[in-house]
Amino acid sequence: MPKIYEPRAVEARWYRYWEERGYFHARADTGKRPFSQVIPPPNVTGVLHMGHALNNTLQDIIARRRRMQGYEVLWMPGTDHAGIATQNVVERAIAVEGTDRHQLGRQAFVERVWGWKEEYGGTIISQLKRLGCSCDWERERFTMDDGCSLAVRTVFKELYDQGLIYRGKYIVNWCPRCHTALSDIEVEHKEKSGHLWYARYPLQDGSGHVVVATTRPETMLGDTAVAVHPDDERYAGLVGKTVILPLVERRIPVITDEFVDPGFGTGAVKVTPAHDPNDFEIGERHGLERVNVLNPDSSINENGGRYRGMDRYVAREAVLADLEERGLLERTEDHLHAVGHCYRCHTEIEPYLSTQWFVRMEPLALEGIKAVRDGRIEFTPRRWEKIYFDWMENIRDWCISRQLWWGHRIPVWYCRECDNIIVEVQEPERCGCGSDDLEQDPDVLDTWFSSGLWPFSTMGWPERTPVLEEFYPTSVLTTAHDIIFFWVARMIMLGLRFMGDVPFEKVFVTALVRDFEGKKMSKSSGNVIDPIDVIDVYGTDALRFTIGSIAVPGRDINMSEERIEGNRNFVNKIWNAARLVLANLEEYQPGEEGLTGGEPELADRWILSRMASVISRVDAAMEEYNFSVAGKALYQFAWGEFCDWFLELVKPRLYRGSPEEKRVARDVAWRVLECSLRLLHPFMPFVTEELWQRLPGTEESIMVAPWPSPDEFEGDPEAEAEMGLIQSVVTGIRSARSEHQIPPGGKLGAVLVCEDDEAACILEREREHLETLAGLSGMRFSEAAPGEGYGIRVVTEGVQAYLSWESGVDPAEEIERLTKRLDKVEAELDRCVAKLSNERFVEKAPPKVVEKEREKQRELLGKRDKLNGQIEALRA
RNA sequence: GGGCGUUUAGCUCAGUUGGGAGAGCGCUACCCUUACAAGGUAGAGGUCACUGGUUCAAGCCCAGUAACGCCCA
Repeated sequence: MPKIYEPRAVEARWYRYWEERGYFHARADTGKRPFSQVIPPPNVTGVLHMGHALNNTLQDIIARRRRMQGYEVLWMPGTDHAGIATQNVVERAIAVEGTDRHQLGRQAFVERVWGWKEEYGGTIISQLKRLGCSCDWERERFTMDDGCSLAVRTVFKELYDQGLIYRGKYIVNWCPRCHTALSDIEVEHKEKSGHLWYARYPLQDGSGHVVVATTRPETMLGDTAVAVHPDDERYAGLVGKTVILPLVERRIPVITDEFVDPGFGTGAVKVTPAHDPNDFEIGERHGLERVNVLNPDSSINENGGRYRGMDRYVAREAVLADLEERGLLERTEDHLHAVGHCYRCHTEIEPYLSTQWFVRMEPLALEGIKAVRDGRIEFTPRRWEKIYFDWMENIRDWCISRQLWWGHRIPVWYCRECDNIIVEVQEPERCGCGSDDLEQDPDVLDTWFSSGLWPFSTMGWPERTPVLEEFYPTSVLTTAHDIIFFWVARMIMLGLRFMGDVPFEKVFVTALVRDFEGKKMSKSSGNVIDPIDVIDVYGTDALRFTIGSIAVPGRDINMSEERIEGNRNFVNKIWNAARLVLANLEEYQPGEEGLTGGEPELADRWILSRMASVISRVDAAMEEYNFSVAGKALYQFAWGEFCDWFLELVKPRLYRGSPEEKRVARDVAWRVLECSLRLLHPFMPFVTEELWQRLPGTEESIMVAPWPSPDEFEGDPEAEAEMGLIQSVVTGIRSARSEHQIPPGGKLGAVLVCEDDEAACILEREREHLETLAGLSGMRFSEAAPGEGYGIRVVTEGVQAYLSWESGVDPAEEIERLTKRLDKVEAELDRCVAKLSNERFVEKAPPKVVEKEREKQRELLGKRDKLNGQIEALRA
């Protein structure tokens, strides 16, 4: 076995082994308790980033533990077709060839995308495999595969038939770069400093003008009214008059509407029903004309007169210049406002009037709210439920049509003969009127429409498959909080509607991963840590353990490479601990149960007791998704207890013990290592499998070994207390040695003065260990302090140690050292005394707490007296 | 404008119904002791953001303030 763990070869080998043996595959007919989760499907164009690494590591930790617990685990994997993102990627690719999608035509372009998907779409899947994810790859799905597509069309038709899908001409969010409508949540609002321009609109009767303020002056080309608040007395005389829209020379009315905020600008606003959602509604109420002045690419169209063909920002400048020239621009103010941007390409979106398909959300949302209120779905941490409720209670209809080519084509056909609308799951041959001149709606559906069906579409719906019967609802959904609205909420609503049951019982909301300074990782800031790079350098297990141990519920994660390095060292520590044990297990076969003979030593009883404790703590923490606590407990146990104390204590017996002693030592070492590997396996699957396979007496794979139960070991409070005594004496002596700068190799003579026989008894029994661990040349017990030569004094609870050092010790130095200790003890004692002399404390605090405080006082007093006595003795 | 989160050691962060301030990294000193120098042993380092309140007792509960971050409008 090499001295240093080499992850590279090990990882690939065991992953292949697991996959070949079918451990990842879930069957619907095993009769075992089912446990299921669906992967949040990554974009098929994507490459693995830290967010994926976090999310999928946690899911894998969950899945592996459940599998070991005996559940039949289905982890459903797959990818998302990611409409806009994927279309953009392929558009860029063909741009390099000097062509574009319009030249190619729709069919050829879509074929290109499929080709692209076949060629590159597997990247993220292979990266998930390097991460160790135990997904059921035999069931891998894609949101555009035949099954998912059928589910999409079926859902569309049913919602349409139920009156929950409708088509209409409304203001939507339009991305001028992607040339498509977006839903409200696909728009990101960013604060931007802009201007508020005040423009004069002359009255037709020549009696002056009205001043309106706007942040988007180019839209005035589409103004069809000026509105004021009905109670605004300043404008009472103007209402009903006509103004002449400058530059366009259109005659438009001055109207009143409750919506107008008299405090904004001048209190008079321009109304552009085709380019502002609020103006649209004002227009509805007053029957105003809607004048669209923009092309889909946001240049000015033929309704914009001489500005036609100009880009929206060019037109803005031109309009302002022209107003200025005519003396109609009264003034300009700086203005801070929130501007919407496309969440995919970050172009400023334009409110745009167009015909789109919508889902009526309210009835669906009511069910979704109920499911969480009832506790049928629970969020962890709980506070995300409030965010969910806030959104669901104020939900707006969902614009689902996209003017893209890559996606699920909307299953709607229009009859050219009779204008009939046909909504069908399968393409209809002819219209009810007998005509076969049908045209399918050119638009595709929002990507999130298909991912909203993911938990049941991947299991075979609309067919009632055995998988669906067995594994729906899924047990838990693990996701970051940024897609609660996009995805989680919609899965809940659609799952309830179409499966009649929640899609998952639990939503585990993970943190977002940020860089070491807490900034969002992004390519442009160059702070991205590529998980695959990390795996190449430090190994998958180091990355996974790091992710696991910093995954505190509800807090964003700052990822740094140092931390991963530290855990690489931890993995290596496990490797070396196992190396030590394995080197001493030649010809060893574990007994049927328990120890195969001989009496266990204190160290054995202690580590077995600690093992029981760590199992409970790790299991409890994992049960409540607190992987950080579990990770810390594992780290502390494996390194701080097993390696630092137990292995040191067991070495002499392994090396030089009698056959009897050796047998016990090997049994205990084997048992603790074996169990530790199982407990560590969900966090670090590869190194644990590698070691498991080398460990005698283990079978098949650690993946299918049982999850540790605390019942496998017995708690032993007596052993823990006795071990505590040994540890404090050893640590005390080491500390004194170090403070006197005595090298670790230098042997000290020791005389121990014990307060009670019991302690003396334990120390005598553990003599050999004490001598080894503390570096003693010899040790004897005494009733009283020894005379000359024992210049170092160590005080622990119940024991005083007097140490001799060959070249002597300066008494002044020892006095100084002891005085430092005394200061600390006295400071603590002061706090203790102050507390106990407070009557109200003694009276009101629980007796347990008071007793504890008294106990502490007794100990501190004892220590203080002994330290004082020793200092006195040295002075004398 | 509304809501949420964060503020603890030099850095990154834990701290579980209120009861002895912790870890990792970094730093210092000593050590190549036959599992591991990716290691061992010991050590230094904190006004728990600030103000006030509740309580015998507050990092933790309540009110307010400040800074930073996020979401929604």
